[in-house]
Amino acid sequence: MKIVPGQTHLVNISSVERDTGLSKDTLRMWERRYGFPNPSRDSKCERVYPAEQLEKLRVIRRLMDSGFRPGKVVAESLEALTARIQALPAGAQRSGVEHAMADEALRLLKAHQLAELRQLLSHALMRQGLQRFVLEVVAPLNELVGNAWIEGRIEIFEEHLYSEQIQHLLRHTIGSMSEARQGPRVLLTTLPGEQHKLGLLMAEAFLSVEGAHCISLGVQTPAWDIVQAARAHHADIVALSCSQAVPAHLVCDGLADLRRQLDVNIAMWAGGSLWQHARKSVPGINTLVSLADIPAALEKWRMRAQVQPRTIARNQP
Amino acid sequence: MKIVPGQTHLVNISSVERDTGLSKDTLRMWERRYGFPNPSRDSKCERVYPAEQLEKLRVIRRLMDSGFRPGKVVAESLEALTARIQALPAGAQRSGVEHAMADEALRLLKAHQLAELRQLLSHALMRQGLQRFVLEVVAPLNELVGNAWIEGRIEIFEEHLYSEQIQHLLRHTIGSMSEARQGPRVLLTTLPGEQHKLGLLMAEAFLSVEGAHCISLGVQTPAWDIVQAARAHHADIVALSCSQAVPAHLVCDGLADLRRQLDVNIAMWAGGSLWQHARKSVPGINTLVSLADIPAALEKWRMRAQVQPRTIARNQP
DNA sequence: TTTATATTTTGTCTAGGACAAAATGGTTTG
DNA sequence: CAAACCATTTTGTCCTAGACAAAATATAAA
Repeated sequence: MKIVPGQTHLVNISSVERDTGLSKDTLRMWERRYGFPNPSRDSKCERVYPAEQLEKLRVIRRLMDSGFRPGKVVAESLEALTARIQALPAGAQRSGVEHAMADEALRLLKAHQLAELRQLLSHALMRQGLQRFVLEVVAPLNELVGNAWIEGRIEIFEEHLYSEQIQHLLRHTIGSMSEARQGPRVLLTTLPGEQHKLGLLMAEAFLSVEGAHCISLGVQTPAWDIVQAARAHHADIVALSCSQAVPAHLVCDGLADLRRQLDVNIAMWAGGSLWQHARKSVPGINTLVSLADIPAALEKWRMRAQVQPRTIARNQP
Repeated sequence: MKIVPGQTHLVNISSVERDTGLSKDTLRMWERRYGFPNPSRDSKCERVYPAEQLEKLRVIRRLMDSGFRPGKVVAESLEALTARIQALPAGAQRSGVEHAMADEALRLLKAHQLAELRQLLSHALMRQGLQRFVLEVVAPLNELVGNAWIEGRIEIFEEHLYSEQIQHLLRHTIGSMSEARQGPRVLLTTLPGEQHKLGLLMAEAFLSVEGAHCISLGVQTPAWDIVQAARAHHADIVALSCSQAVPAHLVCDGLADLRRQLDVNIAMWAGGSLWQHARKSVPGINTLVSLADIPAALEKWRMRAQVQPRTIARNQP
């Protein structure tokens, strides 16, 4: 790894894989099919990529995340690509006072004023209470930040930072609440592949306020382990958070699988942004389109639990 | 993802790569050279690995982390391997009261008594203070849990749960501290591929107590984004946490890469369990073998900062 | 005991082929 | 007009088998 001064820095295929998230196989395939990237070779005849190509790959990556397919964009010039980025449709626009707050938060994030951002959020939390805060500030802000990243208006590291701030705040708040003892026991997690932590945390906040006893496994728990965990902790409800990052049909398959393996008297709830768009529903699974649906769903569960106490169901062979 | 009842669960090569940290190339090579792993093929003639082989690969991985070479151990029977594991110089045989505490915590985790576990940890935290708690309870407990998982004594979901509890506790505690204003600005994150959050969080706890101003990006930040973040937030130190999940040479490459791109007057620190085993060091990077080294490193940094204030260095062309 | 050199071990890279899953486009039906 | 179906194209991942350098180990010399 020597640097030749005055010459653009060259990196090997592993580094490119690490920095772009495109697999070695994919990189080689693009080269074969589209003629880009177009690395030179070192003494061992191995690919070495100049920094410009790595940069262009990053731009392509971003366009693909907003729906473009490789065949369209991989062969294009860098100018054409940046033009495309700028022509991306500006995100969804919603009115309301709280939306203004979310805008302000985004501004602070971009200005790198973390302390101020934290204070703004913390203040809003105090004023509105946890549930309204999550619903009216965090949820719209998530969307805003996600869109801003796709459009290239903020950097990945800024999204990371945002996520960290919210996590700190929500975790701190949830941790301050006394633990529920009487509510239903809710096991919270996501399926493998689903990395969005915030959805999970928002749900946990909502449920905790409503008096549910939450057991969070964090993200990406294999189905079999969810089953074991539900059994070990006598869960009444298994709640899964699903963003749009994973293809809908995969999620539906995974959910159906899980439903099949879980005890029939354990309810399954699925929430998250996926269900706002997908119209599909999986039999035996309660899909919650919004966090605001949680209180009603809990109420319904409690009604049913009174009529049909779980001890009866437990005695089934 | 269909599970045929009565038949051991089969996974493809990608899953094995993800779960063991061994690259696809390496897996194929071992099969060619040592006859293990020995996957069967599906209808597409692609490798499918039974759960037992995955389990054995994990044990092998553990042995390699303690210095064994593949040629020695890959072809051995599972019994021979577990014998070797048990013959290992019993890792953290640190004596003392706190080790007993970690044992008790593991017992509670396995007994699914979360509330009690939380209380035990919380109590220890109060008694010992954050730094000693992290050093004497959390760190050994991490190792204990990691080993227990490799040896199959606890389930994945239990490890998830453990991680969640610790995160809640540490985040809550860090959040309660007033923010440092005068200390060095430390940017905390991990390289792509490194998913271990706990190491990062432990470091943040330690640094915060020492009066550093921590900016955490969470895990898996691409090198280029670390550079941007360091610039945007005027970081004095970039601190990376490295577990043994990612091959050491990859980590070293990534670190060297990052060092080259970062401003010379930004210090780089690398900590985590990786450095307890690897003897390698990367030029220009301060490797911290233990969390306990942090205070001294900070002191050293402060000394140097006094002699050579950063404004001077900043003015260099 | 240390230092230099030979030898083994080991992981990563390469090429080009194959193929199924996903996305798209066009057609028919409610 | 929208939904459901089928055909076609696009795209990523997996395959084999060979090559080779970097790392680790063994051997020889100082």
